[in-house]
Order: sequence, then structure tokens, then C-alpha cells
Amino acid sequence: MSNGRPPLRVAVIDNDSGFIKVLANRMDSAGWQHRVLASAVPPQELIAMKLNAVVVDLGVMGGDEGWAYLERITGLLPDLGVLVCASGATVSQRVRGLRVGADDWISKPCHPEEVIARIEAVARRRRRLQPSTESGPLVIGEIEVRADQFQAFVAGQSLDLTRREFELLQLLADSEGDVLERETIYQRVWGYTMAHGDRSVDVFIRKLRHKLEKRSPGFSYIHTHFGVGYRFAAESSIPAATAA
Amino acid sequence: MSNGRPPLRVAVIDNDSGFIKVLANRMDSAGWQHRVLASAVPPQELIAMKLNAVVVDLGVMGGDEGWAYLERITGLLPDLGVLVCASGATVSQRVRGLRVGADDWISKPCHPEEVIARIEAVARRRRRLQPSTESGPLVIGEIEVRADQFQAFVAGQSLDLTRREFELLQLLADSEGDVLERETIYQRVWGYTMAHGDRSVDVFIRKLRHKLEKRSPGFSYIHTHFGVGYRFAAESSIPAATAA
DNA sequence: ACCAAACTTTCACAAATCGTTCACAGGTTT
DNA sequence: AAACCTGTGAACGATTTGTGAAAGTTTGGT
Repeated sequence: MSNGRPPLRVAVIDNDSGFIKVLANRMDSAGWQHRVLASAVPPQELIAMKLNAVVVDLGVMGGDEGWAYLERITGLLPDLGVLVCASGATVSQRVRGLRVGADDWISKPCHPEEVIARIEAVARRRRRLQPSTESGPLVIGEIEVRADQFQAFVAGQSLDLTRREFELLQLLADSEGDVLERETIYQRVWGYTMAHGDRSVDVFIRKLRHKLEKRSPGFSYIHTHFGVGYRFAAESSIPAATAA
Repeated sequence: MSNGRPPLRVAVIDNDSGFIKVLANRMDSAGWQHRVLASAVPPQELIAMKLNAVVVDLGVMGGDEGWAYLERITGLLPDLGVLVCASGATVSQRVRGLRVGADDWISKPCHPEEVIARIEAVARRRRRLQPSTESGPLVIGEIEVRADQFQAFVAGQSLDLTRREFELLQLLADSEGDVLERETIYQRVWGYTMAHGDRSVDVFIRKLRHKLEKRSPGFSYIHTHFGVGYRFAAESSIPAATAA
């Protein structure tokens, strides 16, 4: 690649050795950093790899397992480009994959050059998404969220959050100011589509509120938007007395 | 249009009437706003349409002309999703298209449902990546409408609108200056056809007026067009003494 | 393998909110 | 003036959210 951008980081989850060999070769000559995985790895590992994109061969996994994995990574890693690669897929399967969150679906057999071009196309869009790199403690009001430590603090004191509580807070804080629908929250924190009637989000919102208000009285952070979802923002809990 | 997000705006540049008809139908039932163009239009017009995505049939234009156009729009409108649709393309043509900046390349013949899913995938990617342009705050007079926050402000203070109130205001503000019929309003905000005798629109117009006038005295925003509908525009509520 | 502690999910019910409807008052058009 | 639209306030009820506690699951130690 002769453009000034950093090289792409791509993972390929497949076991079709012929296909992989050609693709890997091509990525090498493009200067990309890539990694081949024979089977699905936990989403956390994908996060740790700091990938731009991942190419998944759905055939590697059994039917339902494959769909679940796809749903999980597209939900959990909204900023990751996901390309599905599969042989003999029907239209409705392709549609399903795209609906679940895949960015592209490539039918095998396919020309490696086209796969490369499609990865580039997806990554190009994705990259503009976050010019500012992550990391750096997130600070909202009196609250400090440190992803590296899996902890949140108020005035230097740990909030003592559980895993889910922390992940929820992290998502909220990271989307400060935006209203997040329950569906979106569940998708990004739990990784699955929310079942009808599931109240887990509400319950954890309550737990978080409780811990936050206990440590940071006078402020309200999690705001309910009736019929929509929740919004995170540091506001005084004493509403400004607006003139009548 | 049941997902809370505003409907997609898509343009299709093609002249394959059979294909277009099916596609248009499908987009209608998804609640999208779409427009069919028989030939390439200047990029400025595309910008003016505030599109989420455009589908281009390269066959519509002569060879080189088509490539030039594609390059032009992908360069000029970096935030627009571009899908190319063409019959009988070779691998190297597809690669070239993607390299030039297209987000996806669909080979005809193709199933309309897959086209829809791919448009969604591209738009989803594009939407997530820019919290600024499209969802950039809409400002009319003293009023600021923020789609990302599900909130509207006057002088930095939230108007505290409910879901319907906000959606109504959003529609009105987005169509600033246009007279909208009740039918149209109901269709776009409620999502289905208005039953005969339904007064919901009027009621919500009243609620909005009340909240707006309370926070922004001296201005009137929602204007009634008797027998037609409503029009949104910031005007002084003290009618200017027009010279006799 | 067992137990205990901590955490997550589910359930039932209470509380709050918002959308709809209705009746009537007030305007506008012909 | 008659016919028709639109403005308005209040009340009901369906839906959404808050909440406490029980049930189920994972984790870690012995």
C-alpha cells in the first residue's frame, strides 16, 4: 500500500487451506498484518487484536453456532468490519447475514483480489469512524472509567462494579450524551439479540444508579427517555428552576 | 420503520424499469424515501437530496464516463454510501469499482431483497461513523433539534419532549418551510395510515406549540394552513405592521 | 466433590408516563 | 348563517419503567 495510512489488521477465520494461502500471500504483499484462525475465538480476543476487519467463513462452524457467533461479534464489536465468506449460500442466508450486522457477504468461489478490494472498502469506511484512538481514561463529571483496569472511580475511589455493571457503564460513558435504546445496549453488552420481555438492562441500570448516586450525591448520570432508552450525562440532580 | 431510526433516503440511478419497479416497491414498504433517476445528476444535486446511499447502474453511462462519475461522487461525497449495480462485470472491473471508492458492488441479476440488505449494511456503517453531519443538530430560529439525543433545545435548555412530540418536531423542523398535510405527518410519525376522524396530530401540534411558546416567547413556529395542514418556520409572533 | 460467596437472571407487583379519545369551544370558509 | 375545520382541556387506560426479592448460575476455596 502506497498510501500514508497504517497497514490494515485483518483476521481470517477459515480452514480452507488453499483459499487462505492465496489470500495471506496477497495481504502480505499489501503490507497488511493478518492472522489466520482455524476456528472461532472469543470476542474478547478479537478486541485485543485491535483489528480493522475480520473475514469469517460460516462453514467453519455448525449452522446455528455460526449465526450466533456472527451476531455476537457484530453486536459486541460495532466498530469492526465483518465480512462473511461462504460457499453455496442462498439469497435468504445472505440477507440474514447482512441483517445481523455483517458488512459484506462474499460467495465462494471468489477471486482473492476481489476479497482484498472488499476488505479495503469496508475498512475505508470504518476507519473514518474513529480517528481518535481509544485508550485514555474516560472522564465524565466526577466519574472516571478506566478500560485498562476494568474499574471505575469517583474521586480516586473504586466504585466496585461487577463485570456487567462495568461493561454497561463503559458503554454508557463512551456514548455520553447519546440516547441508547435497550436493544442496542443489550446487543453491545450482552452480545445477543434481546429476548422479548427481558428486563436485564433495567435491572443493571438500577444497580448502577444506586452505586453512582451513593458515591456522587447531587448528580444524576443515567437519564431515562421514556419509550426510547437511556442517556448518560453528568447533570445536577436539582433541576434548574425555570421561570414559569 | 419500526426501529426508531429515521427512514433511509436512497437514490437509484438506473433505467432498467423492471428492476427499479420491484426495488421501489420494496423500499416503499420499508418506509424509505427514495428517488429514481434515469441518468447521472451533478453531485451537487445528490448533496442537496441529503441521501444516505445511492445505487448506480454503471451500464447507464458509457464506459469511461461511468468510471469518471463514480470516482467523482465517491470523492466529493465521502459520507455517502455508494453501491454499484451492473450486469456482466469482470472481477477486475469490480475490483476497480471498489478501489475507486464504491462501498459495494452487486452483480445483476440479483435478488431485490439482497440489494435492500446491502443498502442497509452500507448505510448502517456510514451512519455509525458520523455523529456529526447527518445527525448534526438541526437549527431553526432559537430551536435546536438533536436526533442523537432525542432532545430539542432552546437556548441550551432541553424542551423535555416526549417521544411523539420529539418525532413530530423533528419532522416539522426537517421540512422547514413546507406545508405538511395531516395525512403525511401521521404517516411519517406514526408509521401507518391515519384513521378517519383521528385528531392525534392536532393534539400533538398543540402540545408542541405550548412547549415552544413557553420557552421561546415572541416567536411562532407552527403555522396552520386551514384545510391543508401545518407549516414550520420561525417567525415573529407580532405580525409586522405591513404597510397599507 | 462439596460448599459458600458473589454475581446474574427472572419474576411479580408498584409506580409513573404517555398516547388516545371525547366533548365542546372557537375559527374559517362558502 | 350553515357547514366544516381546528384549538383545547381533562380523563382514562395501555404501556413502560422502577423495585425488591427469589431463583439460578458461576466462581473460588477447601
